[in-house]
Amino acid sequence: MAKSPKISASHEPGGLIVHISGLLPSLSPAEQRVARLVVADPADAARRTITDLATAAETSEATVIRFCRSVGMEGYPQLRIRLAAEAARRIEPPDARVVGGDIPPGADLAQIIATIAFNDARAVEETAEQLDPAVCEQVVEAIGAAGRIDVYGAGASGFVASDFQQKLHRIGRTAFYFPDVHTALTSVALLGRGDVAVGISHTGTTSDVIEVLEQARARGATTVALTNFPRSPITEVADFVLTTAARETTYRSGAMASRLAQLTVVDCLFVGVAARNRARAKKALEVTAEAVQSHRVGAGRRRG
Amino acid sequence: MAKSPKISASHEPGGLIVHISGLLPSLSPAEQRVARLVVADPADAARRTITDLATAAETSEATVIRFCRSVGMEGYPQLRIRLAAEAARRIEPPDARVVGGDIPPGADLAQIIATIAFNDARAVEETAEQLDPAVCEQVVEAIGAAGRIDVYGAGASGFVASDFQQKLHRIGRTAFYFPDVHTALTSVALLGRGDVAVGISHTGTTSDVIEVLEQARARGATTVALTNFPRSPITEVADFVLTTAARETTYRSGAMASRLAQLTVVDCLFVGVAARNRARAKKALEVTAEAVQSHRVGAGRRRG
DNA sequence: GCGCCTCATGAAAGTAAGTTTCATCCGTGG
DNA sequence: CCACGGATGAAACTTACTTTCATGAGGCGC
Repeated sequence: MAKSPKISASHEPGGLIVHISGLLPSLSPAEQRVARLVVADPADAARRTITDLATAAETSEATVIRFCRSVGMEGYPQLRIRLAAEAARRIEPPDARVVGGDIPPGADLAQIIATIAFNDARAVEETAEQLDPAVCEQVVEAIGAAGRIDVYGAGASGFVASDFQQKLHRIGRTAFYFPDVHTALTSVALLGRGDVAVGISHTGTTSDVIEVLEQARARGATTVALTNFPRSPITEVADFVLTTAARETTYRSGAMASRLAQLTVVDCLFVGVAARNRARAKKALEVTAEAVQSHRVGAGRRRG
Repeated sequence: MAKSPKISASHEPGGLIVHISGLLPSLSPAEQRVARLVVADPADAARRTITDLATAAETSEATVIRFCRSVGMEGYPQLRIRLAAEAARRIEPPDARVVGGDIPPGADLAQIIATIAFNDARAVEETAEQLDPAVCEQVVEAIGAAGRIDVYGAGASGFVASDFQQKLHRIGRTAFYFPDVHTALTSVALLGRGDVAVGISHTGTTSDVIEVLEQARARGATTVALTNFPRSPITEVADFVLTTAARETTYRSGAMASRLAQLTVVDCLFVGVAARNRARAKKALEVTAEAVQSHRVGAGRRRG
């Protein structure tokens, strides 16, 4: 190892492939054959065994090892792994996903999946970015201290409301969800100072939800609105406004991304409240988890 | 259980890591130790020799090999290479966000939000990556052609089931959701060939849901399972298995990320079915949207 | 409670992959 | 024509990987 000065031996953080093609001319003929194979298709090379690669390059294993050393690798396994990693990094998300756009008419399932997932994930991320932690903090504080929490939402937002209610309940907070305006109004009429009413509406224009929050506020309860549009009517009857950042598209009027964004906000509030009283929340979660245990079958283990 | 195993054999084009964590509960204890090491740091695992990894997992080489086979790899070298590739493709979480981990006790709201959003978005992306379009296609086909669709889920999955039902209903498919086992069983008893039953269960072990699918299948209906664990009991009573890829953590036992992942799958199926009959679906959506219009206040011209 | 069976497991044998050594070959310059 | 040095592959060798098998634990029927 003391003799040939070929190796830079140092780190070549850029591309191993680039590195190899760079010193290709300085390699011996047999090593060059190996190098060319490797550069031509790194992923394929990574899949081959040393004997295999040697044969393909019409040379011996020994030469392949020499090649490894020449390019600064310790041995063949190391090269293989580096090649696999390189090759993987190379692949770029090729298909132009319709960002925030509609699903093209001729789309196949794979495209649909990619598009939806992209938009969904995006909505979640962007929602988190624009969420104001200070406002969240206050909402968490209010909920954590509330005597009672009423959650309300209609349509798709109803599921989210219901989910939120269930979550709060599981950590021992007294929370209610009402699927229709009338019962909601009845309940809200009994709220007072120190209680919290949460209204969820993607558009922020659902009159039922607004009405409920309005009533709650009139009774002195703290009102929280969760909507995608910071200047929508619902914000006018809310003490605290939390916004989502979903860009719904026409076809997606089923409110797909917005729902996920709403759920993310709900999750944050939930964890916030739970974190506020860790011990108690944990206990409550354990107890409730235990309660459904008898409805589970078998341990997970299955053979394949 | 008369039918053949319908596991998507070796379909893990998305994350191998994700695939492994999905299979985790179906592995033997010793294999699980190996799996955890691998999932925790794939790049590191790729660097280790089999003996090394076995030692680290406090087990024998034989078990590591068994683990390789369990997750669908031919042998250890293959696993190593795949892991290296995975690790390379993976983008590092910006700051020290606890990936898939618990929320640290002292966390402030901003941290909580970042962590949750990161994990939620991740679950959505990874779910999409590992979804098998071919299976989705078949499910979409079945639902699109079904005389009737029954959707069932308990607990948190119940919301998702309900959401799915509502979506299908909005595009003119005859779909039902039942919040309790008894009514569900009653309904399912009336299903027949050409109908579809969808069961949603994160763990795949919820006995109620399994029972419902079992009945549906006995009646000749096509059964679809949506779960996070590809070898859980529910998969044995399903003709088609769709999996999510959420890594729930202790504190997140409220099934937060898994819910979003499930919704993403639901969205995909929904759009798939809608795309199958674009005109009709669009019409149906318009009509239903119009129906709630009178419950909206103010101008709807705001857009994010 | 008892024996049977199945399954998980690691020790050890066996095989394949990777690495080193060394003799040969070939071209070059004396 | 010989001495030399680098390139190269055959074969010996080492290490890594894989298979086989005996053991023991845990579950299940009797």
